[in-house]
Amino acid sequence: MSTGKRLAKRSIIGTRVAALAEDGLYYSGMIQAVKTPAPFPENNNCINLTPNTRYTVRFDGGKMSCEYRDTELIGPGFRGMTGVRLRHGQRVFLTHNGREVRADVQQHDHHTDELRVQVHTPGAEAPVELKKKLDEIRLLESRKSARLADVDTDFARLADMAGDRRRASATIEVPSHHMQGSRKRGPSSSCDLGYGERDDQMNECNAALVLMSLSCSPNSPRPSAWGSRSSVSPGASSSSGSSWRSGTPSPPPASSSFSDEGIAMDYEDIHPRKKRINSVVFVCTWRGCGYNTNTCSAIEAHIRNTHLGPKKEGDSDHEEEFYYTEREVAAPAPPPTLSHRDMCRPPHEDPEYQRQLVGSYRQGLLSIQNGTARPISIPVTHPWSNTHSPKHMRLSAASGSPGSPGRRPRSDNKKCRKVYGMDQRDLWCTQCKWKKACTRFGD
DNA sequence: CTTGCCGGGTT
DNA sequence: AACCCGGCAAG
Repeated sequence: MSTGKRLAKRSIIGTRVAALAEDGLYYSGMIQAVKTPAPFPENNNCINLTPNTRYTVRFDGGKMSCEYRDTELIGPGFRGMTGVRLRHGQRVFLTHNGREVRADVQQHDHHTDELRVQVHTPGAEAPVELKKKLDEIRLLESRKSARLADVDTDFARLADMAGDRRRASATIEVPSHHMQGSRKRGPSSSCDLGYGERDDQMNECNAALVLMSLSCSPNSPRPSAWGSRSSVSPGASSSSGSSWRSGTPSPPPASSSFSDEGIAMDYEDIHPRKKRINSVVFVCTWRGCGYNTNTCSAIEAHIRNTHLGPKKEGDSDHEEEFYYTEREVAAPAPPPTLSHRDMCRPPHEDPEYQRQLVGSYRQGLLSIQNGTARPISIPVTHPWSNTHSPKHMRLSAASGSPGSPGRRPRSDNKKCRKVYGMDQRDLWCTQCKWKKACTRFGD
């Protein structure tokens, strides 16, 4: 199908990322939904790359999810570690003795980007303290092996902050410490994903979404709203800038492109109205109640008081969030050119470039948002930004007709090599390792 | 020069 | 298969 493209694109949904949580630590999670409030979800190489796109990240080990901007997410396709400031206690992963170990940050010297970390070496009792450079450090597990089935204290904290007492299983350290020679990684089946647990999580994730959308449905007046994009509807419980935009009419089903599976997320992007945000109104979606207000706290208070009743002790589940939606009262925006939808990729690619572009703009937005939003304030202050990169159509010409022999055109996408660098070669997708066409960032 | 990756080799 | 790598071609 898609011309000469070998492998299906992957949706960004499901991508593993790390994001800063309230406690100042990064936690790993998975992108659950993408919302692009700004006009042009994609195709807009850079200028439009809507710094407003929000990614609903569901943190591992809990039902907690928050929204972030791409610039706040760390992971493949998003920003890298550069410039990240890690706090004491941050759970990180690094390659030690040829295998991935987890560690806790003791101290991070922002100038030299050196960190003192305490490594939990499987097999060893006492944690070892190491000095590592920031770029040797990952916030995500590169693979989820049983032995790394980590989730302990840190996640407990996470859970706490979500008001969710759920605690993931205790650590199961593997006693033995076998380094299997050069083969670092399991079967390549998972390499594609890069993260083995993806499927599981996706399922879980979808299930959660279904539940969420169910609980969101009080908003009956617009039955069709959810319709078209069925499956993964917007990431429910979000937070601050939360709420999904499904309230507005959904776009014509599957407009334009639907080339392959990677596209799913693109539609997430489409959902949002093509407007430029001017101001936001929070609308109560409780059946029959049309109450609206322009502050998040007000709407929540309303919901809490009017519909939910007094909060129970220990109930900090932000339940209110399920019952309101945020609507943008927008000023008209220039019509986007939604061509090439099928070629679009997840919005991220050239952090450097984006950084400059969005930098200041973003800051403004951030502050605006912080003003109104409550739940998860994101104390991120990186001068970052990334997202789209100039993306060109690669459709035709290049190497001739589809199916023609000849080399595939070079794609401008990042490749594992670029993203992870030589020193993290074990994070590359199998194909990259073999000097084959990249399957992870491939087009 | 670097980089992506094809084609073909080896294990 | 899984893996490795020479070497071509694009940039």
